[in-house]
Amino acid sequence: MLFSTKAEYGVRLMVELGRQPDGKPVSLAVIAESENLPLSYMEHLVAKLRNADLVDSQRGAHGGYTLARPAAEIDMLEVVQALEDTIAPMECFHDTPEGRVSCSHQDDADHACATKLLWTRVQGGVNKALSGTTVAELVKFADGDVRRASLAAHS
Amino acid sequence: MLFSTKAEYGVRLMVELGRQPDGKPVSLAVIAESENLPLSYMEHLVAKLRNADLVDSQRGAHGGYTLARPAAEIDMLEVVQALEDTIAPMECFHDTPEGRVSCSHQDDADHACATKLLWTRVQGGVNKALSGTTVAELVKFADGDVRRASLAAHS
DNA sequence: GCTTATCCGACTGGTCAGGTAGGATTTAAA
DNA sequence: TTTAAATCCTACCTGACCAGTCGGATAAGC
Repeated sequence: MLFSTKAEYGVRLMVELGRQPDGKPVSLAVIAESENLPLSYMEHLVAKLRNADLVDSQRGAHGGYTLARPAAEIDMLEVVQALEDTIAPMECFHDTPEGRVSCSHQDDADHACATKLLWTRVQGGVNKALSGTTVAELVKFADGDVRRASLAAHS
Repeated sequence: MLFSTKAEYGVRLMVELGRQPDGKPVSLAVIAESENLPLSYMEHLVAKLRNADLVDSQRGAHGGYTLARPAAEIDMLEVVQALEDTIAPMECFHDTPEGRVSCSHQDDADHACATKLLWTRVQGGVNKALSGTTVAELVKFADGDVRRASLAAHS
């Protein structure tokens, strides 16, 4: 399994928030019921999203959560990264300050870390897919507008 | 972490076998030492590769393992799939007999499984990266021929 | 002050990754 | 024919982490 249900639940949460037309906050309880997910568990996940500045929270009665930015400006790379703590394809991969990935494996005397090329490509593919998908797009998809069209046209 | 070290170790194993010019079998002990990996653990991994018909084995003294096919005809999708039991991005994804992926999540009355589009794209990216890389290519990379060029040209 | 909600930390049960151990079996070579 | 080198096989262990629960503290609206 590439990702855990943390990503699954969290993405669904973001989409639910994105479906809210006005800026009114939505309570976790409402989302948990409509998506049929455990409320107590969602609290942990939404905390991660809040720490990553992806959602805003309003406490107290009639409180809840809202997207911190317009749905079209939040891509799934941010979301998934906030939920799963790391999405590097392999342990020896770490993000550098400049945003590039690299393999910390030493060059074994006579030849290089053979898997570096492979994991670089995989990570590239994943990042492209994640960063190329926004909350807004998933909302439209969920509402049925683009449904079959988008699926068929997935490159 | 997208993949576990099973994939990492297994891929390195395949590359080591691919580096062998003639058809002579290589013992696990040799590979384990040259890659500095635990022998007993590798035995489990190579068993999976053998079950998937990716390597052949020869028992007894001077035995060992060989690639079951030419290195250029083994792609990483097969290898990783054999090692990790499933590489679906999410639990609700399963391979159909026709090779397509689908999400077993029910359409929740008013709207579809919102994450389906996302995971489909992610899986597409991963599959493309894996199936587009062969053992032969990694061998060449490891030996330093294409090194910096291939990394820079990763699409 | 009651209700509604977010927040926070601790705890749990299960699964799996990562690795070890011991032995059985096969084969080539001495 | 013994011996050594190798694959093969099964069982076991340990720690981490996922998924989820629980109890309570805090904050805001009515």
